[in-house]
Amino acid sequence: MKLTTKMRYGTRALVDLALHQDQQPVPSGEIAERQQMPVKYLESILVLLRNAGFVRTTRGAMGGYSLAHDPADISLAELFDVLEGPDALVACTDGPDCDRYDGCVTREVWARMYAASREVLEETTLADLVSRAREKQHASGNMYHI
Amino acid sequence: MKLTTKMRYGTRALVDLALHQDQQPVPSGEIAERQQMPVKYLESILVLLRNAGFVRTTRGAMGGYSLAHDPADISLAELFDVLEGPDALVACTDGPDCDRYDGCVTREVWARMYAASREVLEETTLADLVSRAREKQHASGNMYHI
DNA sequence: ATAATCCCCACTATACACATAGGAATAGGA
DNA sequence: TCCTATTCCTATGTGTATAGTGGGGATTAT
Repeated sequence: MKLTTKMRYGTRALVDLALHQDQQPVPSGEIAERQQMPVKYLESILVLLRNAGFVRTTRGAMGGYSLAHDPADISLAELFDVLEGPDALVACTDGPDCDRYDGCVTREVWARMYAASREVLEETTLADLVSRAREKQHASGNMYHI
Repeated sequence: MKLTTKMRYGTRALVDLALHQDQQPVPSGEIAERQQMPVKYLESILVLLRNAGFVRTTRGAMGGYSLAHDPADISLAELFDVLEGPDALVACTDGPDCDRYDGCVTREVWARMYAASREVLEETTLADLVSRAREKQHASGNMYHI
């Protein structure tokens, strides 16, 4: 039941962008270096984030990525829907995809699990992660790691 | 973030066993047929469940599988620990496996997500699923599907 | 013009889900 | 007691999705 790297990297990339919002657009190379993730793979995730409207891109020299919205307006649940997809956890929680749908008792448990997970993500905004990251930076003197 | 089939099949297999506890040991073929899952794959999961002490096996003709404990004493969380493993969701929630451990703000969210999921599973026992299954059988007249 | 940057395509590696083949143990009948 | 069908058990092979790599084209500031 691993969380995909898309979600983990995607989240950290957005936090990184939020921490450097004041500057010029941030190139993928900088994010990748700070966040210790493969550039090319990160770029493929940034495409998804752009298509979903989370980030804006500026092409060419001095270009890069920037947040499209205020971090306080972005919940991790929205991100989750894009990067993990609508049938995260199990494929059958939201529709009768399998023969056992009506009589299935395990599905109800997985649905409760999904709801509980998603509630945590709904409660957490990008801004929460950013302020938490700033606290930690102050405590440790480490500018980069998130 | 899909739940593995190990967990899904394993849970349904145990519910199936609980529903046929009164009889002789239940052969894997019967479980597989009722639960519509590949026999050989099911058997590989039953090995894990045997090693973890959830089921007892009887070899040879008239053999099969039976529950080792009362369904009321088995929470889905215990099953989860065996079939999804200790680092379900992400590998780093319980120890400093990565360089970013101390400063990582996303890890805390994944940890809360994990805790929320697991709480749902702690609250649910095999007996809960079994009684729910019996209700549904009565309602639909369907003896087998779970 | 040049360097920096996003963007697209195709390829490789790894893990999980599932299948196949056979071996070992046991119950029950001849 | 021996034979045979039944069953668990182990090991290995195959398909598919995710993770990650690499090359090169399009765009833009300087």
